[in-house]
Amino acid sequence: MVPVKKFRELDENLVRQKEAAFADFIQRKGLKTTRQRNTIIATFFRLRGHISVEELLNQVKQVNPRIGYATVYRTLHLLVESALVEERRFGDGLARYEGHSDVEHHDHMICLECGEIFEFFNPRLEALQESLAEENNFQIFRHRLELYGACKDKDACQKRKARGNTAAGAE
Amino acid sequence: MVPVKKFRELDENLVRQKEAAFADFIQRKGLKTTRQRNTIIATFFRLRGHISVEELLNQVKQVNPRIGYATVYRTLHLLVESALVEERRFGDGLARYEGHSDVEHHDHMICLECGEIFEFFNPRLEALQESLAEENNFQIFRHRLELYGACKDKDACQKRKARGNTAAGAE
DNA sequence: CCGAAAATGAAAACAGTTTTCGTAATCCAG
DNA sequence: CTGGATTACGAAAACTGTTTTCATTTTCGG
Ligand SMILES: [Mn+2]
Ligand SMILES: [Mn+2]
Ligand SMILES: [Zn+2]
Ligand SMILES: [Zn+2]
Repeated sequence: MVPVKKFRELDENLVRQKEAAFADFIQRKGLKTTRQRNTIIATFFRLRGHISVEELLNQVKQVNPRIGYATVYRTLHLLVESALVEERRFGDGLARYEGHSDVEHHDHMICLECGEIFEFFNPRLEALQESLAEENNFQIFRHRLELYGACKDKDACQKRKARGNTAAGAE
Repeated sequence: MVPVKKFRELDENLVRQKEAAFADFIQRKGLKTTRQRNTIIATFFRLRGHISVEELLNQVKQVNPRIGYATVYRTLHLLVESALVEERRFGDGLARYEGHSDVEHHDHMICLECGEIFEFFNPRLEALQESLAEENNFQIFRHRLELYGACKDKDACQKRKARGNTAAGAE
């Protein structure tokens, strides 16, 4: 029987890999290595999920309170440019960032009741999109698919949904 | 042979239908009928495509130059609330609005080169989404699917794409 | 070390949108 | 028809998330 990898360990390896990749990117671009940037990316890569700028800054400030919004924004732009991180917008007005997990590309289901975000990937769906694009003589570079709704298994989400939703006035 | 319906005529009927529906909505909500709102919705429903607030205001001003942003924004909110209009965000920072055309629901392909927007609808795609949601025990209220890429048939879009796209620096 | 180049952080600027507030229009009860 | 409470208007101010500016500090190859 293959031993189960310890989760934390695996994660740390991945994180270090990403930190190295970013260092590489910085060097290739002729930019400079700074303490602030290191703090920011180290913090970011150790967070899970879809992180807003404010969330990240709060975490970062616990390491170095002098770091401000500007540097966080600037570093996130670099991370996106380096293709280590993707920007997401789920319609609440905030940009969110995720270092793409094990799955390279994935789409999202967003629970409007509890805010939870499920990730999924389906090859048939991807293929179908391609074939539809083909029909329209269109070449896809990237796409975004988001399903908004409610967790079926969580009581809270079902109850809240049952109340507030008549027909018209739903966000 | 069935006579071909004159396009303009058909459209006008639809527009009047929508104007009436909005009037209804206003009344049901106990709001007041105003000249400005009438101008705005009359203008909006006669425009095609995915209209930004600024575009709409410009058109509106040609009828009544005293109308300002505030009223346009407010009226668009009412239109959305009435479910006669949908808000779209294609990632350029602007809200866009469309009075849904003949097709109730549809998704979008957006050419990053020329900005053109193609609409499409595919039942298999919709069904597949449903079944994926089902698997995750998720109930879809609405979804958004956007394919970003380039027109294949337009020379301009292909050329521009060929130049600017190495790997990293693409929006 | 030097010094050019790049980065930082606080604050100002920005863009799109929303809110405020004084005035004007609507519309129903009388 | 009004009167008058209610709703809407428009200009300007406020707001939110993000970007830019600018004076100062840090980095790093020579
Ligand atoms: Mn994700
Ligand atoms: Mn559309
Ligand atoms: Zn939920
Ligand atoms: Zn195009």
